[in-house]
Formats: sequence, structure tokens, C-alpha cells
Amino acid sequence: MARNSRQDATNKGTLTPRTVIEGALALSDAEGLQAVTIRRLARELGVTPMALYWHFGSKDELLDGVAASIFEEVDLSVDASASWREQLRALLGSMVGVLRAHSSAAILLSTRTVSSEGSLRATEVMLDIIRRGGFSPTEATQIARHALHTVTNLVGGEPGVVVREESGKLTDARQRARRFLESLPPERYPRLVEAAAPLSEGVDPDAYFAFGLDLLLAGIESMAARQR
Amino acid sequence: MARNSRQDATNKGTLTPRTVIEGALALSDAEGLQAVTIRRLARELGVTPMALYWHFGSKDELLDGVAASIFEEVDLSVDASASWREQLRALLGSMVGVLRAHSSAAILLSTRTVSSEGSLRATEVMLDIIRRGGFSPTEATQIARHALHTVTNLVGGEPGVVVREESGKLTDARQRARRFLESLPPERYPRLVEAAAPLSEGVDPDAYFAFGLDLLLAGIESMAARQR
DNA sequence: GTGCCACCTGTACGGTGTACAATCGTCAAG
DNA sequence: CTTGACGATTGTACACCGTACAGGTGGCAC
Repeated sequence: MARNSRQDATNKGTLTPRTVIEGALALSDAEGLQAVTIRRLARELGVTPMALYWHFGSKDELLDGVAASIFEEVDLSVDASASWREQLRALLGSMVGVLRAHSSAAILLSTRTVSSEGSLRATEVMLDIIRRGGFSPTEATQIARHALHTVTNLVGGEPGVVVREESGKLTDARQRARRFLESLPPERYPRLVEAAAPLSEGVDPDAYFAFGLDLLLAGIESMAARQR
Repeated sequence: MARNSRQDATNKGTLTPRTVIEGALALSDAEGLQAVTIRRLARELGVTPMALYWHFGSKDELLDGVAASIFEEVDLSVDASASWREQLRALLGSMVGVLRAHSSAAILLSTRTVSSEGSLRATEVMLDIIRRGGFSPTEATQIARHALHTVTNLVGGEPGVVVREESGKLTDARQRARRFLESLPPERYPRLVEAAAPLSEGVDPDAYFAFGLDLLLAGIESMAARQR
């Protein structure tokens, strides 16, 4: 049947950087970042491990690509009728959203310096919003850096946030944690005993992320109010 | 000469969890976390790789130990005459300090849930301070979680913070980054062009961490003021 | 045709974490 | 003293990892 011309190489058997990155992202979403190995990914793509090295110089470079592709999903539209605070909240909220959709790969963004098109555009939009909040370029840079950092780390590493519908096992773990905390000597650890429930409770992810964003935005706003 | 009784086993040839953890931490400080491999660590300790598995069930368990040992270095004393804000700043500042002293191993704390003695005591002190700021146990738990998270991630992953006295190479990279940013189309990326200098500049670590702490504390204080 | 060249395969090397069995040194009980 | 038990360590082996390097292969331009 039809031969693959150079054009339809993208949709059939042949490999492109795009398909590799998409495969890596899918694999990471499905089985975690540690499942993204050159050999495994190659098998998934029906290809030899070394084939990937034609398109990427190293695994690290491939992961850079994955990180960049995540950035591209962020919704950069801003509601011009909203205040800068609301705009910033929307932008960061969108970031949290796409990071949560790829939570395993999220830590990639906190580790590496992405300089893709999408990353540049996101940074541009963010800086613009913050600048309109009354900060200098230098301050805006610092704030943007920390905001980006906060958002990626927010998603990357919460221990209690491991949520599974299968509530059996994990509820057990939580109950054990709670019992442990409650069994601590109250005269030595009054606050831990008192907070045993919230500490051991599985956190509602939505609430967790909302709180994290609130905290960050409160800090930024308070800085905006303080100076000027 | 003298035999090793069970007592002096700690100071001479034999292995203990302590010595292993100390070795791992030293290795991580000296050559980075990726140098901490079972084989390498064993060689460093003058022992066979599998010897470590007598004291730790897995490498992960060993790293848990390293994380716990870092927690133990945090200064938990509180100045009773200070306000809760100042106390919180001091505590978090101390955390940042010890994390910076082990910056390679710092990301361990953001990944895993530590439940060592030291971690419990630190959490207790932190919760106590925050509770005295007028927050409920549940709120205090959320805040403490985020504060801990912020602090560890602050140290863990800043890209620009890679500072070396050998300024040759890195200055080159910075200059290239700066030129790149400045060469962007100003009508498309006005904020990036405008902030080319601060964006490409190597960040002063002290200023960076101070700013991160300020931002976090500002957020917490503003939350404290808002409610009540 | 013939050669080029983008793309992919085959093989190999040194590294990793760790399972499993054998070994050694010390110490309590006979 | 001998004898076991047992805590601590070694030796060997396996499956997996990232990737260097050399060779194939198929479609295109000439």
C-alpha cells in the first residue's frame, strides 16, 4: 500500500521528536516518571532504544523536551477586564491545572531551566501582569521566579496528596499515622496531638492547591501594598 | 591491640547506621546526591556494597535516614521574648541554613515524608508558633505544610543559583542568556527584553533566600491579619 | 544505476539496585 | 575448651539502566 513520503512520516510508523515526547509524557502520566526509561519508551514506540538517540542527544535532552511540551499547554489568555491579582491567579491556576494533569512529570519543571517558546511566552505574560501590579522589572523577576517555583513544587511533592479511589489500604495508613500521633506524650508534643486529625488526614487536592495559591498570592499582594 | 568490644564498635572499623548515614551525607555534600550510590558509598566506607543492606532494607530507607539526620541539625530554640512572626522567621531561617549546608541532599526532604524524632520536634515547634499567631489547628497544619515545603524547595532547585567562584564559564553562559533575551523581538516580548538583566543575572543566594522567606512570611502574616 | 544520507538496528560496556547463599568473628551455654 | 547461635559481612549473580560505536537500509537526487 501507500509508501511513507516524508510528509506523513508523522502519523505512521516513523519517529519524530514530537511522537517521542508525546510517548514519554503518556508513559509518565500512566506509570510515573521512573517508568520513562529509554528502553521502555523505545519498546512502547516499537523501536530500538538507540533510535531515540537520533532525535535527542541524550535522555536529559528528551526530558527537556517533555518539560517544554508541558509549558505549551498552559492557557496564557488574560482577562483584560480583571485586576492584575485576578489575572495572576488565573495564570497560576492554569499552570497548576496542567501540572496536575502531568503530576509525575511536574518535577521536571522545577529541576531544569526551560527556554522553549512556550516557556518564554508564559514568562512574558507573567512578568507583564506582575509589572502592572506596580513592581519594578527586578522585583517582578524575583516574584515570577518564586511563583513559578512555588507552583511547580506545589504539584511535585506533596506526601499526603497521594489519593486513590481504592480507599482501603491508604485509609489504613492514615489511621495508623493518626493513632501514632495521638499516642505521643501530650506534654511533649501538645500541638502534634492536637493536630493529629488534620495532619494525618488525606488532603483534598483541590483545597490543598487552592490554599497554596492563596498563600502565594497573599504574599505578593502584601508586598505590593507595602511598597509604593 | 585492643579488641573491639561491642561498645567501641562505633568508632573503629565496624559499620553502624549512623556511620553509613554520615558517610552518605558527606558524599552528597562533596560530590552531589548522584554520587551517593550503594557501591560508591560502600567503597568509601571500606566495605562491600551488600554490607549496607544489613543496616538498611533498601537505598530508599538509607536516604530516609539521611533526610532525618538533616532535620536533626535544625535549631529549634525559640526566643520567648520575640513575636510569633519573628520566631517563625528564625525557625524557617534556621531550616534554610541547614538545608543550604546540605543543598544536594535538600531535595530528599521535599520528596519523602520524614517521621523521625527530629522531624516531629520541628513540626511541633512550628505548629506551636503558628497556633500562637491565631490560627486553628487545621489552618496551622496547612500553613506548616506549605512553609516546610517552600523552605525545602527554595533550597532544592534554583537554576540561576549555581554559583561558582570560577566565574569564567558561567559568566559566559549568563552573557549568552542575556544577549539572547535582549535579542528577542521587543514588540512580542517587551517584558522579557526589559528584564533581560535580572533574568540572566546570577542571583545572590542570600538575597534569593531572604526574598523567598519574606514572600512566605508576608503571605502568612496577611492571612493572620485577614481572618480574626 | 549509483551514491548519498537520514534513519534505524545490533552489539557491547560500564554502571546501577539488590536477591541469595556462603563465610567469618564473637559470645553464651554445654 | 568446645560447640553452637547469631550478628555482620562478603561473593556471586541478575536484570536493568544510559549510551558509544559501527553497521545496515531504503528512498531520493543525479
